[in-house]
Amino acid sequence: MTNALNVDRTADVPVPPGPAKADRVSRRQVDKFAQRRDQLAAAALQTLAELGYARTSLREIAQNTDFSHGVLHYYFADKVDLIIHCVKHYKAICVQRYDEILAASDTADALAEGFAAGLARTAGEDATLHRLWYDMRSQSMFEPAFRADVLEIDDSLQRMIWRVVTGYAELSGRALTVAPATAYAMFDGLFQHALLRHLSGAPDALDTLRAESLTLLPRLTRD
Amino acid sequence: MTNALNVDRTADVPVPPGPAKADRVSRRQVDKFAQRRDQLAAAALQTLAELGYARTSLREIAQNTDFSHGVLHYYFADKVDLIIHCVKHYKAICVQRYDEILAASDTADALAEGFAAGLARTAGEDATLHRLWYDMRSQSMFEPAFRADVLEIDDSLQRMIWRVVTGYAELSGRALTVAPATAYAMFDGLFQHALLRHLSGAPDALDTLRAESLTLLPRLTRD
DNA sequence: AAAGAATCTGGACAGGTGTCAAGAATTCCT
DNA sequence: AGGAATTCTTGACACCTGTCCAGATTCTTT
Repeated sequence: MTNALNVDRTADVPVPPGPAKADRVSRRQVDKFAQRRDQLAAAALQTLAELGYARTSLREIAQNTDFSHGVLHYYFADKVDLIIHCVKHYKAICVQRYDEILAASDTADALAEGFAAGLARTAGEDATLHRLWYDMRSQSMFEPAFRADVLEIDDSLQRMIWRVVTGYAELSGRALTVAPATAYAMFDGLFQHALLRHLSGAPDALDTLRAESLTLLPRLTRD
Repeated sequence: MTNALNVDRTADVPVPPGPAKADRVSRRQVDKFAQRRDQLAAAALQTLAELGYARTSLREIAQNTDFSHGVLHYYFADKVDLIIHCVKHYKAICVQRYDEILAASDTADALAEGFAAGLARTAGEDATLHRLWYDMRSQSMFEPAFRADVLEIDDSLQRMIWRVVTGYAELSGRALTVAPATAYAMFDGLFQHALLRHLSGAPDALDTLRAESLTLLPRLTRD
């Protein structure tokens, strides 16, 4: 574990063991390899969401799987490699769900209501996944190995928020008064606050999040 | 570690080994005991701020100390007990520094400028301490043992923000349009966003935080 | 100065960690 | 069907973890 962090992580896949033959064959093997990688990453994501980064071990991950713990080192170079793959997997899930939230609305009010409700819904339904995201983002403040991927996900979330905010501004005919990073930080603050309360058992946390988000959108614009 | 989390943690001090004699003597010994506890907690805080929760061990903490690792179990029941004491120690530091920020300003603009500058300053000077706070807050989403103390600190930060916001509203003669929790969540989002960027090497992160905070205050009020 | 209490040390313990490699089991291709 | 490439299992390794404790050390009190 000590020098594992110094491993060269430029290559995404740690060499699919031995194809290099006919094109079709190679391609199929690589696909299969990547497929199992994703499958294992999904199991790891579930374990991480349940236990958090500090308490998750490779053996624990393998137990949420039909395989034994050794197989993880067949598909991933080391623990950091696995977790990074995991977090990218999270991004795919997350952006997808947020894009569902972005279902076309034709009025500013409808967009605002839909977006606020969507935030509250995902905060409730995917609470464990989101707390993992905040855990990983905190880890990245200590562990440079996670930083690049965390910042990339953060950017994609920021762009998602920005699409909503600009959409709202256009539909309402108002002008934007904040930068994309600022808008994202504010919504993220509300979301994180609500998530902690929700996980702590506060029954009104999600409703409050919806109401707060609703009032934030107009605050970012002016006539 | 498995059942350490089930330990009864209602009593703050795990029995100062053996006073129970004359009042003055007992009092002095208890003070000494508490004093060393704080001293060890301070060393632990430094270690945690440097390494993060997941990577901090009791032996590592003891190495930032003149004592051996065994002494930690003389002053603290277990690791969770030590860390909770640590985080409370952080609260004391944090609120104190924030109260310095609250130095009296006689105009709304001066208050806003001073507060925004103070946020940016503490984000830079106490960056490692603040990242520990976000780490612990994330941990509390997984580990119920931390939750009560984290929520208490969160509340005290929220009250601090609310004092600033209400002060700004009064000085500017404007009316508040948000709840205390909402105002705190927004500033916290900006702060956390800036802290991550700052620790990632973004040179403008702190300036951006100052500017963002400056624009947020008026947004929370109306004429 | 002697006795007793408080404090501290250093090692041992049981268990968990990431990593690796030898070999069994399976799959794939000809 | 047989041989080769793959996927997977199992057990081992070196190390680290929190916890505990017997005994050395220091301080306090009488």
